Amino acid sequence: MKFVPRSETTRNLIIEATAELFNKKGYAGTSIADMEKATKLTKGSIYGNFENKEQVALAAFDYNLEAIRKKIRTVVDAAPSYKGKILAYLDAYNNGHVVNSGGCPLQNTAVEADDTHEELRKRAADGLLAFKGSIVELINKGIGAREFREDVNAEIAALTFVALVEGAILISRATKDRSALKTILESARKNIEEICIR
Amino acid sequence: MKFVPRSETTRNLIIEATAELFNKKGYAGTSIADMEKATKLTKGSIYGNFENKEQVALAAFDYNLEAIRKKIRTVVDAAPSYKGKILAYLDAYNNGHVVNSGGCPLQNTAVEADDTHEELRKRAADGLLAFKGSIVELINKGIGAREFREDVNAEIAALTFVALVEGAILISRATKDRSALKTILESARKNIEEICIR
DNA sequence: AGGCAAATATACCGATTGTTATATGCTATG
DNA sequence: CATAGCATATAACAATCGGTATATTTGCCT
Repeated sequence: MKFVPRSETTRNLIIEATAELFNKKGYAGTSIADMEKATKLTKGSIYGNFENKEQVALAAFDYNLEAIRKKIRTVVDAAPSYKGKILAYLDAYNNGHVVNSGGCPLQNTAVEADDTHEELRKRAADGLLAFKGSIVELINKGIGAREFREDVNAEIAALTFVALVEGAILISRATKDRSALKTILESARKNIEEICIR
Repeated sequence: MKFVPRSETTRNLIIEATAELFNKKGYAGTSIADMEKATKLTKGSIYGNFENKEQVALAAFDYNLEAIRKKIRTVVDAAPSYKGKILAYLDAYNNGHVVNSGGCPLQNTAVEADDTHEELRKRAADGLLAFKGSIVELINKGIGAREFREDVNAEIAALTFVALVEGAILISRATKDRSALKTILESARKNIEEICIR
């Protein structure tokens, strides 16, 4: 029996209303009843627009990821230098939205799904690799523009950068201590300073 | 109605048999039925030895954490210098057991519980802070022993260290790529080298 | 206004959830 | 060998799970 979604606007409403829910409580921790409350719709309507809970969770993940990317894109695009663009990532994560609305969806999804849900795991992995890839690209462009030293290993620097950002979010959210976030992101900033020329 | 556990050995059996389960599938993702399979016991027996599922999860977390600590302690104790003791942490995490048996319980528990289960969240937070504290202590002792430079900020260095380790586990588990773990832990090693004298 | 299509709500399904009450089995002591 | 005590298994519980079939409402076109 083939499924065909009904209303595109309702689909989006469901995604937007459940995105934070899935990010906070996870896939296993979120029930259809939770989704009914969040959307103020009923099962009938939800199942008229999504094949099942899994499809909502996947869409919610994509939505959460795209929301962060959009926030990052604006500050990154505004930065004039490649170094500035990389540091803009830190501002984006430091500005609190991610840490307040349930944490980084890449992290949350990766941790829950790595042993339980292959498709979600893969999406989180792809998101993390894309994160790393974008930093690699900025470093390489920065090397070309003589902002960064030529001997910099972009892959290593980018991986370290991503690990620091994700580790910072983990610690600050677990301890509910924003200062840990600030400290670690500052450490990431110094790492970038150190690959700069002059 | 007061609960009194029956058999101490069965309690331990339940903890040991479910510890990996909780670490992999999380609190919400692990059912009593799962626990029956893992322990080869029945509900009746499990509930005769634990007040409820939550108490098993808490005990399992403690068990998982202690298991890692024990592994770390042996390699740390064997290291002759303070620098060596810190680097021993990296060996412990690099040696694969953590990354194979479901990931770091501090990370898994922190991410799942930060918005859903205050007691588990607190235990994970305490564990992370203890991790950081042990590194702080080693750095400070190392400073006293003239292994590390006097101007090193132990708090910052330790936070960065923990973030790198946790970030490394996150990325390598999500991508199923052990080389990412190696790369990032090597980066953490260099950080330690750089605070060394000479 | 009438009717049609589309979307939501209601009602129900079997299965599974966590938990409890009761029954069975084992072991050691008399 | 009986029995008491303890630990396990069995069986049942209401509640909730994800999902579906059906009814009801909504909005648009004539």
